[in-house]
Amino acid sequence: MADRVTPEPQRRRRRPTKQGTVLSEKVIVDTALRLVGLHGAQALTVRRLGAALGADPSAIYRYFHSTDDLLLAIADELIGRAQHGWQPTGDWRADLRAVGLRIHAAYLAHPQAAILAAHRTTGRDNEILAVEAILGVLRSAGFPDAQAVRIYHALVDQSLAFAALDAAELALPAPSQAADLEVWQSRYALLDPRSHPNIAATADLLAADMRLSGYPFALTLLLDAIAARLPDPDAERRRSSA
Amino acid sequence: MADRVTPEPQRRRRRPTKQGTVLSEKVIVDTALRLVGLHGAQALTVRRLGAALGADPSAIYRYFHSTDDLLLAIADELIGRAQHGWQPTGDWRADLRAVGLRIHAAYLAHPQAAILAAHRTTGRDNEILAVEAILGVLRSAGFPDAQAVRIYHALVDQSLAFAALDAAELALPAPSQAADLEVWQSRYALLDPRSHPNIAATADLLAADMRLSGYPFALTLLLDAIAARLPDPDAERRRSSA
DNA sequence: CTTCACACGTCAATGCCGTTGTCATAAGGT
DNA sequence: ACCTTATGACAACGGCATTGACGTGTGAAG
Repeated sequence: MADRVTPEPQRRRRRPTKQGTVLSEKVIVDTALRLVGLHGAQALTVRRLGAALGADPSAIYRYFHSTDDLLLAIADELIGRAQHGWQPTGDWRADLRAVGLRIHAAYLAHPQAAILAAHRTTGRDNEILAVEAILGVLRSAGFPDAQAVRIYHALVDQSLAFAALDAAELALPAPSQAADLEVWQSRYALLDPRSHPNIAATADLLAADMRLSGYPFALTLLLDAIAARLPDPDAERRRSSA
Repeated sequence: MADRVTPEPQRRRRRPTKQGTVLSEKVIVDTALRLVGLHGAQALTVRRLGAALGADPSAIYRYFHSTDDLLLAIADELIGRAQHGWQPTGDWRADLRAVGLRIHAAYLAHPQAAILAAHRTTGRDNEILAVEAILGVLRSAGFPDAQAVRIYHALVDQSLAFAALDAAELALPAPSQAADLEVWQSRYALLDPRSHPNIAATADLLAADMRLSGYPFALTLLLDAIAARLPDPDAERRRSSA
């Protein structure tokens, strides 16, 4: 937990493992992501990862100080994938929406990994790239620096937070997911409309909405509110007329 | 993971443990919360909890099917505390803000527990009470049911998600927290302003804002956006003029 | 007041887990 | 061809959740 820096020895002599694979940070992170995608977050253990790599578990510690360190590398990889191929268009609203949805989607593409990674601050390259890009969008939209920073936080935090929330749902094992919904529905069905009038009135809607992510809607709300705060009306007018 | 229902045997004969304590669901949940608050989320293990209770670890399984089941009980307890003593005032905007801040605060009062609990859906009493109350506020504010449900989700999800995010930060052990900030600051200081102009320009603000929660601000943005969608303009006019 | 069923605390064992120290070996510069 | 040393393998440690068998004291029934 204390070390956040991957050891960087000479990293020269790649001895293949007994079973032939050649290790590297990249191979390990990729395998970890694959493992997590296939068998769930709880399958990401040093021992299982070693087995999946065809290497002794302890070999991993030549590349990462701890499992926490490995986790940060995974988180950074996800952030990197979210940005891959993205370019700001100059329309700040569309750009921010794209960024938010990309972060959300990249994490949800690996729900199991997202749960582990969304809360973390990696301090690594991909994360810095993302910060730079988003701040760039906000500042060139005309937001003063102080506000740009606040909005940056609101946007990124919300995206990551929703990603984690949705991922936690997606990541539940299928039987348990079904059980979850069933528990809710049976609970709702049994409620006395007199003691719980509001739930009773909206029970159908609640059940239907339960499985959907509130994120795109919440993101829209956030962007609406941000637009209302754009300090320089010219920028907004310029955007919509050009 | 599959069982979400606490076993409810006769629960009649309370034999005191060897060290004199008398077990119950409540005692266990309270002790778990205390334990987590004192020594961090990673200290919540069946063995340690047993020790803190002065009982054999396996005794806990008489009250909860699994640690996951215990976790849901903890989550529901937190939701309950968030609501404790709250009454809607009739001003929907103030009410929703209060609910959001209360959820946030209740979870942050036990950051270590919040990390464990925020993602979960308990299906237990306190959670149902909260759903009923929030829907009540929205529906009597005049939102049509479909919209009330969507807004309910956006609000609660955002509150829980931010709570988890902030809790994850708060929950880091103090030395590691300092290291975290330091890594960021040194990283930022070393960045070339030519390759990262936006970060360079806002470095101070970023560093200062880094430790603050974006939640109150994000909540304000959300409420602004919700207000803009109120279908009945009279309700809004009444609120701001009264 | 005695009896007795059984709720529930305890014990012991199983099979995971992360992590570490030591050793063996092959890669690659010389 | 040699040595250095990066790096993989091995073995061991302590901690983890969970389970099944066991016994003990409680509280109700007679």
